[in-house]
Amino acid sequence: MERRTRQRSAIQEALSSAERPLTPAEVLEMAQAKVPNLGLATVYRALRSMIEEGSAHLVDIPGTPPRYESSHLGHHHHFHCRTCLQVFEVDGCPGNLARLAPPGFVLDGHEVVLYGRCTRCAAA
Amino acid sequence: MERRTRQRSAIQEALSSAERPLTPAEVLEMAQAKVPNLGLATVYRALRSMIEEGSAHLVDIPGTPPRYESSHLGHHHHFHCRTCLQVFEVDGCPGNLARLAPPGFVLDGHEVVLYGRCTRCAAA
DNA sequence: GCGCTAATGATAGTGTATTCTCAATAGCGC
DNA sequence: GCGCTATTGAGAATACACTATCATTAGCGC
Repeated sequence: MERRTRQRSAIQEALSSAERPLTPAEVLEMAQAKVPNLGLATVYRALRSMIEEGSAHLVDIPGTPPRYESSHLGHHHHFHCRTCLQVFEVDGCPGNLARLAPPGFVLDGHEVVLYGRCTRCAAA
Repeated sequence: MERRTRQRSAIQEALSSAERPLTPAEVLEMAQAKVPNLGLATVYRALRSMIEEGSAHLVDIPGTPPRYESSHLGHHHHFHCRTCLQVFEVDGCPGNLARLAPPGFVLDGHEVVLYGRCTRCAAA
């Protein structure tokens, strides 16, 4: 059966305490505050099982490294800053996307990515 | 200066005659109808210069291989069939996305990807 | 047609993300 | 505490997309 380990707890906590999607390297760095010699492979293993059980999911924006985020946040989208290259959460959803699907196509999900500059970079 | 070659013409024609984004391997296969021993490196070289000059662009949907499409189609989005894994064009655009961006963020572009099943797979 | 040189084809190489390997470690039921 | 075995850590290995290399081919201006 599956065991509860310090490593896995540290990884889950890192993800769920972050307010944005994290790269595996960022997860590793944050979780190492709790478990100093945590390995990257363990991060990947934990992320994989979290995705399988639905408690995390992948956020992959072209041109950026893959990031992972906790599923405890509801349905939302992302904003990619072209200047600092970070990814931010965006609450809300355009809605009514079914009308865009071609006739006969069955829609069961969607992703929206906004591009531009975040507050900090827009001000600079 | 840049020369007009049979290879490049075949690649450009393959892309612009397709009604959906193509992977480099698909471009290779289609263009080989015209230039039998075309190489993959040439496809990548042609795609790169087409992107630089703005006549093609990348369509990268997470979980699928990168695809390329001709820019002669206007602004539009994509539909990814979860069954046959192909990518289709979607005319139209949700619009009014600026209201989703957090305050202070400057929006200058967006991508929308719809997921579901295409007509053929929905019927099967 | 000639010559210059950009473009090509085949394949090796690169970069990045992720998984595998395997000996050592450590949950958890008893 | 004991033992079983899932999990871990470190680095090697893999997968994939793409680029570099280099000898050969072939546009294009004259």
